[in-house]
Amino acid sequence: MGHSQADKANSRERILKEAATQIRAGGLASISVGKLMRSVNLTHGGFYGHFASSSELLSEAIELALSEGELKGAAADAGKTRGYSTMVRGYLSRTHRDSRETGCAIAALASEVSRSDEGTRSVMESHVESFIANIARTLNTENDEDAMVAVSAMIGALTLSRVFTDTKRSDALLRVVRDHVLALNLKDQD
Amino acid sequence: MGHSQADKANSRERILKEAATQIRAGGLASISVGKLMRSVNLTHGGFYGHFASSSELLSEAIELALSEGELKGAAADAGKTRGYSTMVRGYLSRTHRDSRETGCAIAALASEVSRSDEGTRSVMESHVESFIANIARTLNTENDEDAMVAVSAMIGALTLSRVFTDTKRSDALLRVVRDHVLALNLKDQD
DNA sequence: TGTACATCAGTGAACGCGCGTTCACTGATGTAC
DNA sequence: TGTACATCAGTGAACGCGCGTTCACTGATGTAC
Repeated sequence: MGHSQADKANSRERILKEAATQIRAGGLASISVGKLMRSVNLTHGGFYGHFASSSELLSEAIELALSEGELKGAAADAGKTRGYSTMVRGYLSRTHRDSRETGCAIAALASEVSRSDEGTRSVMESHVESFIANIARTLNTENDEDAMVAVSAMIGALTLSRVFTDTKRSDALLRVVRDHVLALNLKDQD
Repeated sequence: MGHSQADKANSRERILKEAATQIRAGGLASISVGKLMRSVNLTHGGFYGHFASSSELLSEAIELALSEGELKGAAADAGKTRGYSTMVRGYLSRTHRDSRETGCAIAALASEVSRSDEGTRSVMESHVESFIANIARTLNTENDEDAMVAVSAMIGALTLSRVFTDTKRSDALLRVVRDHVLALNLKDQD
């Protein structure tokens, strides 16, 4: 809430990070300029010093939400690629299911983005391709077909697991799909 | 637009069907009472003669959207169950991808419903279970594990295929996942 | 069968509300001298 | 180093708009006689 240039950059970043969190938790339609600014302890008028419009923010927030997920999913530290099993187990975990606000933005936003303009879809598309490529790399296969299957099944299972009200059944879905997806690896290399 | 009792029942049905179509095409947030009534050639005031509130309509429309999809996916005629291959090929087809407004409501609405109240989630949950059970039946397996995998992969792949702007890549995703899901059947019976 | 009347499906003006956006402002920042 | 001033981050009142919802109404329906 200060008035220096550094404060401004900091404010912009806080707004953007909060927006990314909120859309992961509540979807694109859950964002409102007033609520968003209040949640970072600013007033709505100041918003337009940082972004030209609500939809410009939304674009940037979608990109940030997707990038954050990618960082988490891909190379962890020192450029070392995480193993297939670790990624799949993390993705199809109860923890991931229960923490939308920090979870995979592809799963959270895919259906809404699929109805958006081509620009927005294209942004998500490239992140989906990265996800597939990352999985393909850990699978050490020549083509990315198994990775496409793994990614589809993981996103579908995570989304469905969040619909279930029966926790045991939700857990079971995650477990069953996890085991199937893990088994894709054994086909090619053990 | 008539004034008889039959006209009223007919109006209610038209409103509901149109709402189901609109939420499949544009999501839950795309419904507005005014637009909806206009699209069935009525005025907004008449809406409350049919539904107590917008959210009551939404509940009913979600249920209808899910039921219509189920009818299409399950027993086709004379109680005869459609084959596994037919169902999977239909689900993961370019036609299905390109016709949201008549397509699977689970894929269209899962992420939005996963953020809704328990009642709404429970409604979708039972349709997801039916979908899994139907697939399990056509698979002729003892447990429904392969069906859970098949359903997760199909929903994930359909959703992702609708995000892609690159049509060839989108087609490829559908094809690759379709072949994998079809192969689940060969494991148990050929 | 014909008339008189109650019912009620549908109309459209009006409401309060939250939304995105604008703008005159205030007061801290940071620079010119 | 100290002062005077321009800049500009953030404030909050105000705007028009579409939303869900209400309500007095109109006129076709369908029933009672």
